[in-house]
Amino acid sequence: MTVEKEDLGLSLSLNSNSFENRQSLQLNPMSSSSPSSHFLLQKSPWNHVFGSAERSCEIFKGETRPFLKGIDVNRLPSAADCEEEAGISSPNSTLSSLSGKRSERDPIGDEIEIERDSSRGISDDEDGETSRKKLRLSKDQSAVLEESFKEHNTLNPKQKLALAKQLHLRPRQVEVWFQNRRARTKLKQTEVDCEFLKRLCENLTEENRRLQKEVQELRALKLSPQLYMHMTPPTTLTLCPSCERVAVSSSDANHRPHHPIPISPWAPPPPPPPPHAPFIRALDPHPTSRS
DNA sequence: TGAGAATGGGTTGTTACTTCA
DNA sequence: CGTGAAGTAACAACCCATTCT
Repeated sequence: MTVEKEDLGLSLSLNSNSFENRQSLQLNPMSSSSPSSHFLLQKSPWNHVFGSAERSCEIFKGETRPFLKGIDVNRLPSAADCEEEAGISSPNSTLSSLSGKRSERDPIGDEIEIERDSSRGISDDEDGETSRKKLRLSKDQSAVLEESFKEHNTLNPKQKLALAKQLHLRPRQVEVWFQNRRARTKLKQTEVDCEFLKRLCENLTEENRRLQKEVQELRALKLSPQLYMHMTPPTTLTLCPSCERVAVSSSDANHRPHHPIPISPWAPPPPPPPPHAPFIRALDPHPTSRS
């Protein structure tokens, strides 16, 4: 199911690959100080994607979309919606372009102020009841929002308004949905990171145990000289002539594991791992995503 | 009881304005 | 008197914790 792209400049195809799946593929804790931050905090300058406000206004005027048929209209958009849109004249309406003193800004500031007021419950919810109304978004609404989020996890004011209009929601609802969605994404990412670190820790513990055992065996061998003398060198541990530490394999022509494994647990820490650090790579769930 | 919509407070970045050397 | 730097206020967007349905 695909919605016309021209409407919002968004890809709204509702295919089956879920966002979570795609997102988990981005886990790469070794390449970023905060694995999730680069994903979460990226801003999306896709203003160019949107057409003029007038155009979108026309689109929403009379068109009936099949996928919106079942939409639960929480609040019908005000009759002035199109006038609101017409007020957006700045072709470069970005997040930052809206900052600064309101009185000096282009007319959209007023619309946003209205929107903010209404969406903060100042006027909109006051249909006699004081309690806020939490209404479940319909499946279609959620699907469209989800698809938008897949494309870009932040919205500029134009996009917000357009989405709100399309879904018959208040702009504030769209904004809140995106905020909550980002929070959910971050939570999920944190869980994935946590799981990854847990596995990393377990593997390191296991590796440490194995090495300790190996050290003990070597010490035992050293204590029995006759046995020690007739022994072939260990196949896995060899002294590196250049750095005088134990390398994993001496037969390797490239001297590949140049990075020594310290025999003593109290030995100074090895230099930073090379890009080919085999242990880390083995843990990396998405080795191909590494740049 | 969990999911998710909504709210309020705090933070940050941008712009306009004012003051001062 | 003009000018640039620094300080400040206003504003919007965002994040986060929390409430509430």
